[in-house]
This record gives sequence, C-alpha cells and structure tokens, in this order.
Amino acid sequence: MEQTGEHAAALSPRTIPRRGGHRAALAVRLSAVIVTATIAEPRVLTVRLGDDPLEALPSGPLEVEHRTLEVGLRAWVERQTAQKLGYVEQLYTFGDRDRVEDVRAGRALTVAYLALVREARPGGEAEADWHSWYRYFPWEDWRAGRPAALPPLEARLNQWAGEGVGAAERRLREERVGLAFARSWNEELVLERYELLYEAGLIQERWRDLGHPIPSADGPAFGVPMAADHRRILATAIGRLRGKIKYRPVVFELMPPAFTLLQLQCTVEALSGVRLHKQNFRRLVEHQGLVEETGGISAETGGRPARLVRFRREVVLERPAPGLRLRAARRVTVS
Amino acid sequence: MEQTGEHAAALSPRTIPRRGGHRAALAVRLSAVIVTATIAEPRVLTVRLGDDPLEALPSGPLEVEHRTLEVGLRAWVERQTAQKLGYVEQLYTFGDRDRVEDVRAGRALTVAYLALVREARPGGEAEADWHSWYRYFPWEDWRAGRPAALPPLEARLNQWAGEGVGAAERRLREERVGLAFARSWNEELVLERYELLYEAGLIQERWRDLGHPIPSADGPAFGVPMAADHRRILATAIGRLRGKIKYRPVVFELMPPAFTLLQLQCTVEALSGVRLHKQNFRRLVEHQGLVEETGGISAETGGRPARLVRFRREVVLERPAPGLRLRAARRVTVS
DNA sequence: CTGGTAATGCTCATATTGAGTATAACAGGA
DNA sequence: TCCTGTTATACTCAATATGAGCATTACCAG
Repeated sequence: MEQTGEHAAALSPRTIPRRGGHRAALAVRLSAVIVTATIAEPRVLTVRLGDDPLEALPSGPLEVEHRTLEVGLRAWVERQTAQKLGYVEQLYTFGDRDRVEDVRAGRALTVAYLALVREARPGGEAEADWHSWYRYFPWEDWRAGRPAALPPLEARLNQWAGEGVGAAERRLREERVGLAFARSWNEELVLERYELLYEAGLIQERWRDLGHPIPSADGPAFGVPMAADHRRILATAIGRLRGKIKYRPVVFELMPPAFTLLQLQCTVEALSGVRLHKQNFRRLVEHQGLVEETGGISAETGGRPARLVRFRREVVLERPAPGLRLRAARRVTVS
Repeated sequence: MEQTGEHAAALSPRTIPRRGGHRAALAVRLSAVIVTATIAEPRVLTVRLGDDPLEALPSGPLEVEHRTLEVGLRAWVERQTAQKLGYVEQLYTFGDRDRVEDVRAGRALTVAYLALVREARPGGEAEADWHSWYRYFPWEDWRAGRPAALPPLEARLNQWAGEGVGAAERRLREERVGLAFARSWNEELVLERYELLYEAGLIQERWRDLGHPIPSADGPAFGVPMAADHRRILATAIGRLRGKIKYRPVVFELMPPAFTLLQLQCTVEALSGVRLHKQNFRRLVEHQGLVEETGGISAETGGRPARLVRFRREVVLERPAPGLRLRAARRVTVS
C-alpha cells in the first residue's frame, strides 16, 4: 500500500528520502542567552562581530564533535566569550523560514539556551559586552513605575489594532493588545509583547526581515535592535526566567555565595521588572527555608548592617516547588 | 586576528563552513505527542510501521515546504494519522548523538511537540492507536494508591545506587533516587524518573541504544518500550503537561464543549496520576471562574444528575495564571 | 420504599497573603 | 553628642485560600 511505504520512510532515519517532499538542507545553530545580575540590573552577554554593527548573542553552528547540543553550546560560548557556564537550560527551537534575514542562505534552525552565571567576566576575545536587558526592552522595566516607553508604543499598537481588515481581526488584535499590555501587567508575557510589537511594525527587525528600509521615526522607546532574531530569543528567555523564579530556586544561580536579603530582593526585582513588598519578601524567603544564615554581617548596606545568608540547597529535596512566588506590590511602597 | 574570522563564520549563516570544526550532516525530525483523555484515561496516539514491532510517535522529517516547524508537524500528523490537531506546543529538542538507535545513519535532531485533542478519532491510515500512557509508565499512576510497579523498581534502583563507584557517586545516586521516587511523590518528575530508570538499565531502550541484548527478566512493571527515544519524549510531555495544568487552563483542550465537574476532575486526575479532594476541587474551579453553567443537566452520572458546565474563555483575560493548582489529597478519601 | 451513587452545600481550623506600624542599628554631619 | 537618613527586622491584623470533613439532596434500580 502506498501509505505504508510513506510511513516507513517517515519513521526510520535510515531510509532514503521520500520522492515527494524535499528534505530541508539544514544548518543548526546554537545560541545562548547568558544572564547575570549586577548592581540591580539584569544583564545579558552580547558579542559584536566584524563589521556588523548589531549586537548578537553568542552562537555557532552545531558540529559533529559535539556529543550533545548542550556540550556544543558550552564550547561555542567559551570560545567566543571566555565565559564558563554553570546553569544551562534549553529554551526553544526556532525554525520559521521567514524570520531569517537572508532566506537565500537556506533554512537555519536555531536551538536557543538560557544560561545563568554568577560573575560577569568581561569576555576577552570577541567584543563581548554585558548590557542591561532593558536596553532591548525598555517597556519591560516597571521597577520605577510605568515605563516612559509605554505610552508611545500603546498608541501605535492601538492604531495597528484598528487597521486590521475586518471586524474579527480588529477585535482579535485588540484582545491581544489588551491581554499583553493593558489590564494588570503580567511580567511573564515578554514574548507576546515582543511579537505584537513586531507584527505592528514597531520593531526594526521586522523591516529587516522583510527586506524593507527601516522607518526612521523610531525613538529609544523601541529598544535597541539585535542581529538576526536574537531579540526574539532574548524575549523568550526573559519570559521563561521570570516564570521560573516563581517555582524553582534559580535566582540563586545569580547570587554570590553569601548575600543579604535585600540583594536577593533586588535581583528578583531586576529580573521580574516589578517592585516587591520588602517585609513580605523576606518573610516568604525565610518561611520557605530557602536560605540559612552564614553568621556573617554586611556593613555595606547604607543603613543598619544586614545578616548575610546563603542558599539552602536542601530545599529542593524538601519542597515540591521552592521558588519565589513573587506577587507584585499593589502600591509602590518601598518603605 | 584569528579569533575574528572564527566569530564572523560563527554568526553569519551565509558564510562558508570554518576550516576546523565539521558541521554535522543533519536530519531534523518532527515528533508529536498527541494526547487525549477518554473514560478517565490519559491516552497517547501511536503508530506502528511496517515490520517494526515497536510503537512509535507520529513523526517525520522537516521538509522545505514547511514554512514553520509547527506547520510541518501538523502536516506529518495529518498524513500519518488523519488526526487534526488543535492545541500544539513545542516540547523539547533532542539531539544527543548517543541516544539514537543507529548511529551510522548520522545525527538526527528531533524537535518534539505536545498536542492536545478533544476526540480520539482512530486514525485511518497507518496502524494508529490510542493507548493509556500508563502502559509505558506503570509507575506513574497513583490514582489507586501506590502503584504495584514501584516496589520492584525501587529495589533495583537502590541496588544500582549502591553500585556507584566511589562514595560521592553513590551518594549522588541515592539523592537522585530519593528526590525522584521516595519522599512525597512529585508527579511532575516524570522525566527524571525515566532517566534514572534508563541509567539503571531498567528501561529496555537503554540496551537497544547500547547495542546489547535485552535482559529478559523485565516484567510488566517496566512498561512497554517504544521506538527510538520516543518513550523519553513521552516522559517529557507528561511531565510538562502535569506542570502546565496547574497554571494554564489547558485541560479544557481535552474536554467536550459541555461537561460535568466530575468529568473535569477525572481528566485532571488521569493526567496528573493522583486523586483529588472532590469538594475542594469544585470549589477551586468555580471560585476561579474557570467554568460557567450551560443550563444543561447530565443524567448519566450514576447518581444525582449533574449540572453541565463549559470553559469560560474570558478567564485568560482576567487572571494571570488560571490553572488548577491541584494539591493531591493527603489521604485517599474520594467520598 | 430502600439502597447505592453522585452532586452540592456548608463548616472549621489552619495556612498564606497583602499592607502596614514600630523598632533597632549603623554612618555622617551639625 | 545628638539629630537625620537609611536600611534591617519584628510584629500585627484583616482578608483569603486551603485541607478535611459532615450533611443533605436527587436520581436510579430493584
């Protein structure tokens, strides 16, 4: 039966290609979003290459020597940035044919990873640099209240929503904009917001991907563009990380061996982009048994010296989901 | 500078391969874990091909015609199983060189997806079949109390832990086993458990991957094997889904347009593998505004007729994380 | 009319939150 | 030395959310 041959070909890697479909000629790239947090800013490692003025994520093609994807990724990152990686997790695999700069180059699959590192060593080799990730997403930082970048974006998003063809599409667009931007800010929807802005033409990369000239009116509210689809990858990473800190103790991958509770809070706030209620935050952290005292004291607080604590590794054995289920403070009372 | 050329090659898709590393010759496969739930069982769609006695997940190679990975996946699934997909989400990308049956065939990357469908249509074309996923993971079903499959597995896991070389490795193994299996069952750690069993040699696929003969002593406690690394993919899917129902209203993708609260509860229990406290479950569901009455009544309950409800789509606009954060009932009181 | 089987309603003691108020302990300047 | 500014820490309190159960209601099949 015709069907059977088809399926046999489909399921066994050793069979020859089917007559009909064309296997894609594939290059697989490994990209890393490497995150750290210093001086209350979430930072991401970028490289700049040759004559390309755009900032890019460390990345390189998968090679046969790489036994696993993660091994390959680590190799590329160390080669390009001299940064050793600790915590690494797979993020997403991107493979849209139309979201690459140069379609003629053939299809490229990108397997993206998220890595967390404690100290930001300024990579020696390439032009590696740490930048606050809000440089690329100014609208995501609500720590000092509603970001100034938002009003102009929202105005243009609403305009875009109104331009949809047909009432149905307009309503869909409005709903998407409303969900991602308006009512009660959900800090995890980073990718959804980026995609909306992209579709609405407010992201430079969009015009690049289309091969069009870039509209010039875009000010700093629109964020700094990145190479290829790296900004989309970064958006994915931020959203994922913001979600994950709530149910896994991943923030501690960014903390030094000993730290104060305020440092921890500032890190969480930096990542999530919202302010937290101080007393409740420490109650949560201590209550959950996430930290233990080191005995040390930090005098560099500016006020009363603070106890130094460290992460209690044992929690992962005790609690099912030890994270910091941060709820944003209603009012911005940082007292 | 040597470095610079390296980086340029690394970051631009259009450059020629570097002299040093060998780009991998790559086949990319798309695989789907298609899940439904009927008669209080979580079911997964498998296909059987040609002379291969093993059950496999629907899958096929990525082709140039496929504009996106997801489009390609849908095409393959429909071709192989005549099943239309609704909700689809990317799961994970597998690329370990050593976890494929036949290394000579060259490296294969697998991008796996999770799909949820409402009705299980028995796929016409290939030998497509729906099976309870506990067929492959008997130890994951705690709905009727501690599964019988567990004692033999645990015994052999402990033995394996004791066989580690060096005290450090033994302790690490014991800790991993303890975390995944012992103290307070965490239903999300499906993959961790599978990987442990795999490493301990209790999973047939392990021996296949090594090219060794399969030890025969393995009884039904070890579950039914699958083709290639499909059981690992399935484990990933189950774990992901079990986590996701807690903070996203994905269960409703599996429910008919109108259903009773008990049906909903049974579905959640089927997926998560644990029993829930009935009254509290309905309180939660109604309290969160996840459902609304249809006005209809179901008489097929066996007892007092039940109200029929439907999913309230609006919740996604209202609540930040509308899910069923199910906490397993302490005692198995299903009164 | 009587069980059996579910659906639904309600209670109650305990956590868990969200929002503050009240002190305590340091640095530095007046 | 005594304010002042700044941060650390303790506690309080009301509002919910949760975990466990008891009680009642409404059908079906004898």
